Amino acid sequence: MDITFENLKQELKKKNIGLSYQRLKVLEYLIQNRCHPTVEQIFTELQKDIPTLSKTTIYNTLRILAEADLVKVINIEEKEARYDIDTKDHGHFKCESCGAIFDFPIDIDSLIPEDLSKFKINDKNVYFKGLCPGCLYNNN
Amino acid sequence: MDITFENLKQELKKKNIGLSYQRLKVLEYLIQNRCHPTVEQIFTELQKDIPTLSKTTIYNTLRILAEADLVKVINIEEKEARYDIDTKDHGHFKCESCGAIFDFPIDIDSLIPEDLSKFKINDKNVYFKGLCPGCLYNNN
DNA sequence: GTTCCTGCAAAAGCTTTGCAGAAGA
DNA sequence: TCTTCTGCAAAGCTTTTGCAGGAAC
Repeated sequence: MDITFENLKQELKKKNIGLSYQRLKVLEYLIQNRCHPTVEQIFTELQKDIPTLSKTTIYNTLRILAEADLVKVINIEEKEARYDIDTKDHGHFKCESCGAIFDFPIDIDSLIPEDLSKFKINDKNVYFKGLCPGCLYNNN
Repeated sequence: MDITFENLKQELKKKNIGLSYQRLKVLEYLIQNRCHPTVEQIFTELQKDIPTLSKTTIYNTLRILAEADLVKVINIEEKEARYDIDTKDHGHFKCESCGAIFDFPIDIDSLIPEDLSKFKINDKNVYFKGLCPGCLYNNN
């Protein structure tokens, strides 16, 4: 299913998650900003629209969305979590110079070894780090 | 090269890292406990031998070892980091029931897509989560 | 004697929790 | 009205930093 505002709203309704103004704004932000934002980034941006907004609400909302599998938590950094509205399998590459995070396609399932045949896999993450083409070119 | 105490000591010397008693103890612990321990676990255990030991020293040592590529930091959990003396490519599976972390072989390089041909990859991580056979069997 | 290392205390930073008030059905 | 949601303040935790004393060579 496509990642559209309407589809995700349907998903929330189906899972009995209230569609508060704040929650819909977080969802909207994640759909429009596919840059794997941090809580800080989401908060700072949405606060412009909702002056009374609290960071706790962002945390609450993201936890609920993650529990409902509508959002994926990306722990590619040590300090703070990032969030991705795209929950389909794909890899993440973090540039250690500019800090940007890139998506890349990867067929994870084809890699799963025989060793894991008796394990129940619920979550798959592939994180790479290094230098992106732009930073390599600029010798950063 | 095999992961032996002597080999790693040679590596430290080669990289001009002092071989203090505390650092060697941390190294020794990591070699003998391939369970991807946390700072807390390492600290608690080594404190029995070194009553004056400080957690800061553990953090310092692990940072130095990681910077020297003698240890790999595993960020499979949100809260606290884990450390692995095995720096060769392999995947990690965390059981969400019992908390154990399992190693599994994986040929990461064969998966790298064309999209990343212009990226310089310094670090590769594959983290899975789910239920291990033991927990599945016991219906935990 | 000079350099490096340790370890205490405090600070920093992200995230969670408790709780009272507001919003919504 | 009753439930759910928000948001402030405080707490919790891991990790980092500053700094003084100690060890090593």
